[in-house]
Amino acid sequence: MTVDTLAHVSCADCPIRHRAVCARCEEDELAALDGIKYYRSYEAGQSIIWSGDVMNFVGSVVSGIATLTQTMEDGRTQMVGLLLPSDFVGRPGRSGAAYNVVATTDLVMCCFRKKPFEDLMARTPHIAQRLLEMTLDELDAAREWMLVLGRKTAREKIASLLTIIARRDASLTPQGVVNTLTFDLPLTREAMADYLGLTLETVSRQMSALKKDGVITLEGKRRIHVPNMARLFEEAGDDSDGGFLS
Amino acid sequence: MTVDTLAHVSCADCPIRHRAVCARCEEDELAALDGIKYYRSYEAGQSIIWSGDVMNFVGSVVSGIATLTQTMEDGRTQMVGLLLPSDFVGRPGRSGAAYNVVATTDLVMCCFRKKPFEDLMARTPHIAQRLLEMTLDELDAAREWMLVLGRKTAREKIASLLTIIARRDASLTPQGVVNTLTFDLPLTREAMADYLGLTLETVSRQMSALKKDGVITLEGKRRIHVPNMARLFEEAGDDSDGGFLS
DNA sequence: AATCCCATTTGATCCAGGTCAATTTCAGTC
DNA sequence: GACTGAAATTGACCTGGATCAAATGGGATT
Repeated sequence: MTVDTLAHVSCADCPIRHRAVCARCEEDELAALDGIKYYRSYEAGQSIIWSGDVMNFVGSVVSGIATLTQTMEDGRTQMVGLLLPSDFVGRPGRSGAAYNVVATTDLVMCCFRKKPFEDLMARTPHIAQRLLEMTLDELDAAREWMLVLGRKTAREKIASLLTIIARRDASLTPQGVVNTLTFDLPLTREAMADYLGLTLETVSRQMSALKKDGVITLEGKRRIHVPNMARLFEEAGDDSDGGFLS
Repeated sequence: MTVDTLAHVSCADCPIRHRAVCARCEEDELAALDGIKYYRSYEAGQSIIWSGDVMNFVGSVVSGIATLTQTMEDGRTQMVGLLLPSDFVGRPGRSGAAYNVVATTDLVMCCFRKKPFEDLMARTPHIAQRLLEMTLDELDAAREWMLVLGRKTAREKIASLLTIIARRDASLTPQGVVNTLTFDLPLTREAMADYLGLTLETVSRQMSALKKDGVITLEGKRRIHVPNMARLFEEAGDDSDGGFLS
């Protein structure tokens, strides 16, 4: 494969269909670029980018999870994004980061220094277009989340978060159309609270309430079973399942 | 000027410095494109794009204001963005819109049909890069707003909104560094509420409170005077003024 | 198996902002 | 200058989620 195909739009034979770029294929295609790309490893809890840092690289997550958070001086924090394998961070041509990026698990990123990456983009317009697509997807997701933060009740917020994780998880291990699903919740109650603009106590209470009402069942603390996805979407107040069901 | 320079990054002699692309210069540069671009006019209150619509065009606002809103079936709405002159809407290569776009004033847009625009992007990579820059700016703004929606108090939310409008207004009519400012608020209380995830009553109460505390004064309903911008930034809970002061 | 350390759950109380309802203000319009 | 209707203000009350505090659970270490 050549550099020109880095930015292919779909990746039919890859199980990671929901991501904008399939990390595995990307790996293959970027093999042509040895010497330009390099790898960085982070431990769980380690800060990757601190708000205001100069961003002299662009990176794609290979494995692990990182969170994007905004913080106020008094400690209030809001998670504004989740970075999963194949997601990009960094901004070619911009010097100050607007938020913190922290690894929540051990994490490996595939990086490019700013200048080589810019050259690469100039040479292969497909890459810039692919990045534009991905960024527009993220913008849509951010705007959808604004509705969650601004207008939904605590219970709806929890249900919304669960549908997002479930959807993502289901597309990672596709098994046709299912109305029942079991998945891991890779977040602490506190992280969920930071994502949803709630306190961890409220998150815990609402999780208990959803359990009591039979919307979910818990196996251990982190493993969630949803007997009826349609019910969960309903609880989330979504007007559609985003094509998940049927 | 040539098409190649459409995507110039800065526009030193243009008063509209805060926008990603200067509408005026863009107009000039796009003059070379007559026959590809065309104009659309909308009346105040008219819907430009309805959630789910096929987006077969890309458009830049020439004059007027439009809002992007998300809606739930029960009527709860959240404004997720504001379109001002020079802002882009539409998504080359994507068919379903994620939200509603409604003109709040009479509005004129400069549009491109999807296909010619894609061709244009392919021919002139600068345009794709410029759009990427703009989209990343919007993503940053959306993420900043998520902190406002998720973690700020009603008073801080109002102050944050005023800060944004004031900043935008100040850059439209630059007058050096000022610590005092008067500007129009182009939104009803209800629109402010939809933006901030509050009710219009709470907006009204907090406006009154800010007035009583001397943070702002009102001339009529819509004209706002801020005697001390530093104080307003403080009320917004922002850790910085974003380079507005000093 | 006992200990320690967190994450989580649960309870009790409080309060910011929502809800419902009644005025007031003001830009048009005749 | 009086009339009208939409926008805005203000008041009274209620409630969802925050806050403060205590108890429980479960995984790692020894």
